Amino acid sequence: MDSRKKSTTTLKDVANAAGVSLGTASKVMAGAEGVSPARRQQVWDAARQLGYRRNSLAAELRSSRSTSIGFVVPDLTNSFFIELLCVVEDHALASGYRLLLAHAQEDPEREAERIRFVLSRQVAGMIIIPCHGYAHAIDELRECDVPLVMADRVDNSFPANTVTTDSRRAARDGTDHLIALGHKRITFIVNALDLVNSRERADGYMDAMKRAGLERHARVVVCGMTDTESHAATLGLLSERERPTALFTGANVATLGALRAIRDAELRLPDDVSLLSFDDAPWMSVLHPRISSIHQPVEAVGRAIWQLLHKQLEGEASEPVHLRMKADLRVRESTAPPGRTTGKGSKDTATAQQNAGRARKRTALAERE
Amino acid sequence: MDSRKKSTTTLKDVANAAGVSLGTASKVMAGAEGVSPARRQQVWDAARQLGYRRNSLAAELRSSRSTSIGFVVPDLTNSFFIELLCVVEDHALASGYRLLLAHAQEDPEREAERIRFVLSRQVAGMIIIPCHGYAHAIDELRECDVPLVMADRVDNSFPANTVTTDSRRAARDGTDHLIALGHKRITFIVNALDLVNSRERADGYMDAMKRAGLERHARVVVCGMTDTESHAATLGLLSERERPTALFTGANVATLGALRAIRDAELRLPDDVSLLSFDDAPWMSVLHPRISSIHQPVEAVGRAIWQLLHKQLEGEASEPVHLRMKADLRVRESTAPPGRTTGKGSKDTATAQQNAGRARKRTALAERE
DNA sequence: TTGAAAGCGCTAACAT
DNA sequence: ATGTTAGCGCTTTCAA
Repeated sequence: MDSRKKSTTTLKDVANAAGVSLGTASKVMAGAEGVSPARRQQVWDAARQLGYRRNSLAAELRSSRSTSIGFVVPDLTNSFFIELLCVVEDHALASGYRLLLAHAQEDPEREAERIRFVLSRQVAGMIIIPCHGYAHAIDELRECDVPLVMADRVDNSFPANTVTTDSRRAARDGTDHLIALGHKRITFIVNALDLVNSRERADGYMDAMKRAGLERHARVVVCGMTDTESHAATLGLLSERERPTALFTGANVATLGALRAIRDAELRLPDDVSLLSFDDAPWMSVLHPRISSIHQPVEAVGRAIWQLLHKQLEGEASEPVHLRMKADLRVRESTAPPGRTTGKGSKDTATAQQNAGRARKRTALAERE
Repeated sequence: MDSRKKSTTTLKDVANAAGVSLGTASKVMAGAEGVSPARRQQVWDAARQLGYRRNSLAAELRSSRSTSIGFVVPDLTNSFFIELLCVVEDHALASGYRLLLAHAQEDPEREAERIRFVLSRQVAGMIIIPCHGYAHAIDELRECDVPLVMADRVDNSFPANTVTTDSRRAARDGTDHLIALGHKRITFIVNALDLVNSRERADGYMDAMKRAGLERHARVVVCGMTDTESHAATLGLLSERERPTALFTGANVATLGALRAIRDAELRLPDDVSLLSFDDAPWMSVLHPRISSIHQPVEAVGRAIWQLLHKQLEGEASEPVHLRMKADLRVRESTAPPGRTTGKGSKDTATAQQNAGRARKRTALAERE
């Protein structure tokens, strides 16, 4: 027998104090019909006085109804996901739901674990932005029938509702912009090609290069999920004899690493090299030069995600819907016609090559420690 | 009576399928002692086969033990909080706890609601970074006795464990740096003075100004919590006849707004005006000029928060502890000696004034729409 | 309108 | 080592 004085006031305590039955007290707290104003007041008073706080775990267990929505996000460092999270949360709160956030940290194992966790908390629905190697994620969801919306890193082949940006088209537009400026050696730096949207971005880039007859200059460099990796990859690129005249980074995080590498190589943007970023961020338009980027329609994506999920929560089952939003190119100052100094063998190139090489060595050394 | 075919497999189903009792099955799932290997296997097999997923709500309800920690954060847009969140989460996961994130969006009402929500989910402990007007927050916590750690926007007068950065000292150091460069008209731009740490930052700034005999030049401008507000405030500052030669922004978000304003005024950093940012961010060291900033020790703060909380979770009650970490000044390129062009009445000043004035009007117009 | 009673899925103390 | 049983705090029939 438990002899500890229990510290939490339960609904039963409130009912006792108010002199009503447990059931009545429950109705009052739930704001349900069929309780006289007098009793209603008694219960409220008692609750306030005892400092009652409902145990929503118990409530949800008993009613098997949940108002939590799991939101599985791969990387909180990426401002696009943060913004999306905020947008979705606003919609969710407005409809009476709360988000249960799960951070996968770009790790598939962790993602699978997070999904299991969220599911074990009996969420009413799930929103998942899968990470690299999402097969795990899908497996976890096989035999579970909670309403689900997957976003961003998915495509129309998913057996679930999806909301995405038209990455292929946006990447094509971006590449066209660079080509129109006169660039030929345009390199696409992408985090991982087994990320559906990254793959699409790479495809869009290839589309444009091919169409412009620049196939032999086309080059896709896979750099990994972190800015450290992107930094290293870009440094490698910049220390080549015939370095690209333009870089097109396939994601937010890659852009940061590339930018660091360009600094390390002591190259000037856009004179020595142009940079276009897939994914925008607030800071990109605030320092020099402002970074040209492809801006995803966060608001629209967030709204669509919630609409799709909400419809399912309301019980409207239907065939999976696939929504695709249009991104827009924001030309700023980091993209310009290729400079004259980038010709093979020019002095500047040699210097940049040296700088980049030195920076690579420094980095390698630092990592070894 | 409920006639729907229930879709979730419960532990009871597993027990039945395995031919063991509910209690035994429970022990197996909890990994407890005292079950023969044979039965253990049977249960695991049955669980796997039926696709059993434990209902952790029920488990926590019954055992009145929770492994969730509430984390109430004021602003997910601020990369400092995001980084802190990641650090804390790593520690928490390593100790077997999960975070339940609650976003207050710099709104005290919402914060209070979020705290109530988190509490109603029966968390084992709480970490709170309060927002502007945190009195609400404190009230919510009055009669609740979950282990609590408050961080960042608190001081030693709080009746709870706290972890903070020594803001006053850091702000003093930063101001000294600007003074040493030769600046006199240094303006401090701060989000809100009823935020304890912001107040401390302002105090540190005043300390340094006074000590240098620059009291008459000292000026603290309160701008509000958003970058939009900071943008407007800075624009105002820059359109003055005798504008400051150096700006010291009191927080991450304020820096972004100030930077935008500096751009709008077509001022060059650091030639026309110096800028020092309290709070660092990854992007600050990647474009031109690199922003000098005060870097808070996120790792240390996060670790300390978890240590304090974990100690309480383990039942070691003690008097509130107040931990204070040291931040470091990172001098980069946005701070330099005041330029010659900033003299009263010079052509450049007049131009900047015009630009800033125009930008203000544009902004005001845009807001009216 | 109100109260009594039967659980939600699980754990833990107690028997066996 | 295993099964039985009494709840955790709440919601929700069902009778009164």
